[in-house]
Amino acid sequence: MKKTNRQLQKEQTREALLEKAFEVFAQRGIMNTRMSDIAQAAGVSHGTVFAHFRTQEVLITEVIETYGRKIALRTHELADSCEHMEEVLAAHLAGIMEFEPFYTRLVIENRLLPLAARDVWVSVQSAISFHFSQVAERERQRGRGIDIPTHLLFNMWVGLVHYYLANSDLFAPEGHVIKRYGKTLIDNYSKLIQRSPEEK
Amino acid sequence: MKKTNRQLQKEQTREALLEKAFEVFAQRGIMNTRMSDIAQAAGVSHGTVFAHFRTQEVLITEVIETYGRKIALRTHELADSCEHMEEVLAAHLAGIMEFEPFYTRLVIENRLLPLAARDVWVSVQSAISFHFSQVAERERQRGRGIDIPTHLLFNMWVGLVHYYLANSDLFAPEGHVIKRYGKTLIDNYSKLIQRSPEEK
Amino acid sequence: MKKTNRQLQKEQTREALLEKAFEVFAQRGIMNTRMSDIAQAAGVSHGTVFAHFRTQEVLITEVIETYGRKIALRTHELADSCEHMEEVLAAHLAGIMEFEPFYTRLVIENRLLPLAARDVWVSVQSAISFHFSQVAERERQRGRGIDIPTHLLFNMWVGLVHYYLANSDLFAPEGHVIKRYGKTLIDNYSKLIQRSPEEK
Amino acid sequence: MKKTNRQLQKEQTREALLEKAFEVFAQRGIMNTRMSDIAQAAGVSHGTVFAHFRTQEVLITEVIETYGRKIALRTHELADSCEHMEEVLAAHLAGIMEFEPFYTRLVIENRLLPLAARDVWVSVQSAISFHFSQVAERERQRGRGIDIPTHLLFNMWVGLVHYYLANSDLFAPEGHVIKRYGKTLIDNYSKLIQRSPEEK
DNA sequence: CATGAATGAGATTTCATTCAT
DNA sequence: CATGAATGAAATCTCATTCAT
Repeated sequence: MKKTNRQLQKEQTREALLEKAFEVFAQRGIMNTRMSDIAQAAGVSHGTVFAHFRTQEVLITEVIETYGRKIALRTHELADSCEHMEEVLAAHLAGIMEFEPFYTRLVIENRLLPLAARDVWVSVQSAISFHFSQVAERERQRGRGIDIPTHLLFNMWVGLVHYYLANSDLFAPEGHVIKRYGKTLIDNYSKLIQRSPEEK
Repeated sequence: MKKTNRQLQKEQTREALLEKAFEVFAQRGIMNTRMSDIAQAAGVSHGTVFAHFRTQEVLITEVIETYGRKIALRTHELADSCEHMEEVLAAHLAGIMEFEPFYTRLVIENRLLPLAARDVWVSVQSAISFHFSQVAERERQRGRGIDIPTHLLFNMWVGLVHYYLANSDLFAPEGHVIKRYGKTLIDNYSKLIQRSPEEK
Repeated sequence: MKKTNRQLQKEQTREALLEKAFEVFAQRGIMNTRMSDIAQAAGVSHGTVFAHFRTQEVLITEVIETYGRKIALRTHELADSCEHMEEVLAAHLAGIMEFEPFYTRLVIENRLLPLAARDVWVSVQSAISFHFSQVAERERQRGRGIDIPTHLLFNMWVGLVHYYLANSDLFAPEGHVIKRYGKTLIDNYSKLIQRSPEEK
Repeated sequence: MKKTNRQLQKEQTREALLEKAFEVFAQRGIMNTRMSDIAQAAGVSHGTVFAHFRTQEVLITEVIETYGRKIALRTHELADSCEHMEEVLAAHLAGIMEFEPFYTRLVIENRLLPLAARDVWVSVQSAISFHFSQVAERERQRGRGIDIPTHLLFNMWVGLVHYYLANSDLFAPEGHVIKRYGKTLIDNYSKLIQRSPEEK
């Protein structure tokens, strides 16, 4: 019982660190955040961070893993019951929106992250693409689809969304890109891909 | 006269620095390149770099300005006589391909660059969008276009291209994304936007 | 009664710590061993080490004291009945051999140890020298000795042995210096000191 | 010419750093000296040390290399013309004495040094053993030697000397072990090995 | 002007020691 | 007492920038 208490406390500190790191990363950027920033944000000493995460790389990777999983999970939840493409897209954006500042950082720093972290990030993308592909396939069978490979359709969509996020400072200096452009993006992208096939 | 000679000399050193910085940036990344790397690549002393560019930020900005302008110019040249959208897209990619490693770095590090550098980068994008818009408008008038705002069409295209470049390590580890995927991207994107409008 | 139990328990933990520290010191070196290594080896918590030994220095000193005493004692046992110098030398090496890895560490780190630890180490040497001197004196009286001060003879012997131990990595990378060189050292050293005195 | 000046200045700083490091090492010990101690002793900034020696290990190795070479060289000089073993031993000790505090640190920390440094140190020992072996062989041929392998005789001698140095704090707290014991060591060691061979 | 040696403000990481539970 | 989470004082190393020559 006592043991459980201590473990709980440690677990709490760990969670607090992950959470604060998540917040600080979202705010200041991932690679620009010093270990001491996180310690400070979590109200613990410098050394404590290292007691929980052996190196900076480990911390970064775990934060991305943790919240990447959350994002993927949430997207699953939201997208699971979707019938039509519009719904999937909306679910995707809704999932992102809940973590927008952090997700945006991932988009921005993507290639500069430690390799392990990048791997995690890639797996998050895969999770998202799953639902997209499924619905795309279904629509295709219904004859509503178009003759463009699904993965390319997905890349177009993600490319579009990431483009807006990557340039969030231009598109939405106040920071809410999805809120401001989400509907537009969905509408236009849908319109583009869902027109009935060309007719002679 | 002597003065002129000296100025000439200085100008030459400056050009050499810009060029070598461009090369090293393309290779090692922009923010990961040390001032001394550039000095070494240019065969001048470490201090000389600072004689020409007061700070690292200034150097980075000027390199991006210089080569951004070149990229924009080249795109103009290539896209100027284009009649159809496919041609514009091809011109765009051709322009990028000539500077692919450096351009890719800009895509990747975009938001981490000094602000001034980012401004420059934005202006490069504008230059490119100009031709796109012009042809899009023309096609629209000819009845071949679709009822999606041109800037969105552009963002989709650029988003798609940048998505491939930003993930070049996954898509084309050998480093030639455009060569490998250029045609695919153009074909599919064109197919998507150029189908005759829906008919009742 | 309960108290006694507890004291017993405590005493046991203390012994376990000393023993495990001894083992870890022999393996990883004394000054290179972290307090937490010892805790781990002993299967107790990090803090427990400090409950038994106020500081690292105290722990090191007590380990050396404890095992130094053991080494000295064992040497006494082995050397006690020795008649001839060869026997004493053999006893000495036999004593060392039983603790070779740890003893070697003492030789190597000798001067870098906390002062108290060093004092202990010196006293171990004295214990060993006692038997050496006794036999040397006896042989001298029998006319078999030579006219070199006993303490110098001892220092030569110890110097020789320690030289091999201190360079164990060169002499016996597998780690058994005494096993490999013990006989050679004894034979040659004996030959040197035990030749009958010069004769005209 | 100007270039020569700058180079000279750099060389001077480098030499100063090596020299001060040598002094500080002799005083405080090698592994216990912080890079900043050396910077301070040399009157330069912390970063300067790293400008000249990429890592601590490199610095340590170079100091040992430099002064190791000096010690070996000096020993060569002193031992070169020696006819008899006593002279060689005296030369050896004289060579050591000129660098006693530093040499003592090498003896003490030997096994704790970075591997590269240890290699250097081993090569210094080899250099010294060369003269010893040469004279020993000569004496052997003259019939003055004894039937103990030369390398063992050398190890006995070096073991003896190092034993005194390693325990300098006990033997000569004022720090001049060789001055105090040199003659004694030579005399007794010589007496031991140079007695005419046993006679029946 | 060019040079490149020197500077010093950080950043990460380690580990003995403390102390609340 | 035992526990082990938290602490924080060091120590190494990097690199943009300065400045005497």
